[in-house]
Amino acid sequence: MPGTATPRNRGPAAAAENRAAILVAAHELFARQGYQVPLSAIARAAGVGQGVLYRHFPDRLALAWAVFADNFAELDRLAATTPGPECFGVLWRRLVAYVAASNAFIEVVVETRSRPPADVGEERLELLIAEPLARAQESGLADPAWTPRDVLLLLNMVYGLVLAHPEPEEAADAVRRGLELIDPRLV
Amino acid sequence: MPGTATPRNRGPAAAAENRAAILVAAHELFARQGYQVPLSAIARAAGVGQGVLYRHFPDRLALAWAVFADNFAELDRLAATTPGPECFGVLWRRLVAYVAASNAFIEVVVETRSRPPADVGEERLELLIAEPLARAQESGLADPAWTPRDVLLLLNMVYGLVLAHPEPEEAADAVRRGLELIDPRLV
Amino acid sequence: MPGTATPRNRGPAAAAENRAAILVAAHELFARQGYQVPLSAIARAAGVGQGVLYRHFPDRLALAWAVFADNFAELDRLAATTPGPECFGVLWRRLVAYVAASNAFIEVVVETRSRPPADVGEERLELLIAEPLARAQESGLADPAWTPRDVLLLLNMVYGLVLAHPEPEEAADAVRRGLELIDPRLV
Amino acid sequence: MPGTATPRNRGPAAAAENRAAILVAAHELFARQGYQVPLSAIARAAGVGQGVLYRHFPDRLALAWAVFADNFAELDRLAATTPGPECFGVLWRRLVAYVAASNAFIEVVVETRSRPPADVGEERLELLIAEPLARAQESGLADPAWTPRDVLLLLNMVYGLVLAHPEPEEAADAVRRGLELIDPRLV
DNA sequence: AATGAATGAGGTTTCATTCAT
DNA sequence: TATGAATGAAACCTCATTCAT
Repeated sequence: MPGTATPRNRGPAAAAENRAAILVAAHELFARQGYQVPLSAIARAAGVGQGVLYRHFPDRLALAWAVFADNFAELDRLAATTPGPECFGVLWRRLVAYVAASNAFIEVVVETRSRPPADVGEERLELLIAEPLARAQESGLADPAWTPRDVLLLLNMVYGLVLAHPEPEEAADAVRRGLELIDPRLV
Repeated sequence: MPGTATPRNRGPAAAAENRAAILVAAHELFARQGYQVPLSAIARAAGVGQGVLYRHFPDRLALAWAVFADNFAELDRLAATTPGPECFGVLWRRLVAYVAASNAFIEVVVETRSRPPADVGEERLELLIAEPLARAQESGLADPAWTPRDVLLLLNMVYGLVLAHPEPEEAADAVRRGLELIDPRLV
Repeated sequence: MPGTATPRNRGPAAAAENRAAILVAAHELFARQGYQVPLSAIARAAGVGQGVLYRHFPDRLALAWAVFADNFAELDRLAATTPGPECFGVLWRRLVAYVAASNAFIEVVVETRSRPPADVGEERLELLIAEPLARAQESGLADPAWTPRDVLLLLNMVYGLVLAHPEPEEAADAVRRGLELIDPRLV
Repeated sequence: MPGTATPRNRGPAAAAENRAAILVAAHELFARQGYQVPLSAIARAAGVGQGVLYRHFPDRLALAWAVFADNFAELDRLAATTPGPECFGVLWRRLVAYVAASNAFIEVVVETRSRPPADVGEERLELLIAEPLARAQESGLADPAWTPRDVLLLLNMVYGLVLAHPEPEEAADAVRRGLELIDPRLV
């Protein structure tokens, strides 16, 4: 494999790069192998030593939360750049896509029995969704009875649909039909 | 060897008894400690040696499925003994209760990537529910658009609600409100 | 090495044998390599798997204490079978010999910050020595001012002499001269 | 690279300062956490990078010896400034105080299996003590039979008393009573 | 047929040491 | 020259599984 032969110790300058590589590898392996994937496998996939992984993320949970936080960053951007009543639908479908992308996303939730740090918790998601939801409700693009909290519950239900269908295509079908049963505007 | 006090070999007659004890212990420990509880803990709780557990259930999955199958047996009895249009509601609420009872129930589903044997799979649940659902629909106790398959999807959604709420009371609230969002008749 | 090829799994019957082998290996390796010797090395030297070591001794401390307890058993026998005023001297010299045999004996004491279980603690040693000491004092074989507790302090001082002299011969000389400085009857 | 805020390279002038800071930190941490404290913790406490620690002290042992040497420097000053027959007692009590201050002092001795460099070894202590001892013996403040080497043995015995008593107050009592058993003039 | 001790692979975690910046 | 991130060997410990009794 030409060009991939990374030198042994790339020095402190590689720190940010390493952190990012670990997040990518974790995202990938959590999705493919499940939350219980060996941390050493993540380190290997990221091309770093095990110690580096531990320096950046003291335990499995910290790593999982960091992966979450990464996703939140994108949602923030999306909310900021999408004006009008469509914003809610855009965010919702992005959220569903995250969940549908891998049922490991959900496994993390399952295994994460303790409370996540506030900046990746549900509170943040509620805040993010509140204003777009109101706009959508004004325009008839969302049920006026829904609260932001209800939207989280709807997302929780998507969790269930996805985790019960390990095969991605089946999961997509299940999510589509399931959301249809609740409200066609969610599909 | 004097004083060794071999702990009573109770002979072949104990086999069925042991199997039952293991299932009870597994049910209990899966619920309390999660799917990844050490098999040795289950054997200990059941009061049998680890070898016996292996004799009855070749691996963790087989044990998990057997626990499921146990639940199905009760649903069968319930379906057989509850006539009329109320039957669907009784079965549905029993199913929800199983799920709500412990999110370990769901963990088992989560961790169970491979297909379960037919006798504990969704097909069986679909068959079980089909006739009671039809009766309920005739009486207006269920949405006429729902297929038996849809009911499974609804149950999947309950999975999501439960697993996202580790505290039992929160989970109960979430399930109630979530089902309300879909159809008040499901609550 | 002919004749040493132990079979893979010798079964439960080997338990007592294994426990003894572990104690011997621990005694040996604590003495040669120090208290911090890897537990895996002890397991290897004992010819058992690491799990067996953990089954018998949940942690390093438990193992160290068990090694101590082994020594106490011999002292008990010695005290029981040696009548007369000589008994104190016999016990004392046995104790000194233990300590002189390896300064790892002392390292264990050093590292053992928490209280040992009563059956290997100093209380037991005090009880063991009290009566023989009294007999020796009556016969002029021990300083009448010494209490059993003082004898422990004297033993502590031997610790210091031994640990400060890693080479066994030097240690023996140091102990001899050191005890001479205190009381010739101790040599 | 904006915002990187390199933490001030203070240049060669800081070398001596760093060395001193490391010695202070090592003294402190050896005493509080034991000889096996991570070197990185010492570097952190000294406010230097790990590389600097390595520049000054190639390994743990070198650092330990340097800490010893520091103590010797104080003894030298004490010997030089205390004339008369009291000098021996002053030095002796200072030595005992060093030892009693922390049983980590002894742990270092225990772990230090190899020979220390001559300038911190026992030879130096012997030289230091010889002349004051002679003066004390002339004035009846020390047993005339003691050689300088014997005094080292007496100090070794104090090691033993201290290490066998992790609690500082107990250790002080043990040392007092132990020295009383040898010679009241040592207390 | 039941028991539970033994096995050992493989995960987690820590740190001494190196080295790019 | 100082920094501290990266490295990776090696320790710890836990079970799933086997198998002598």
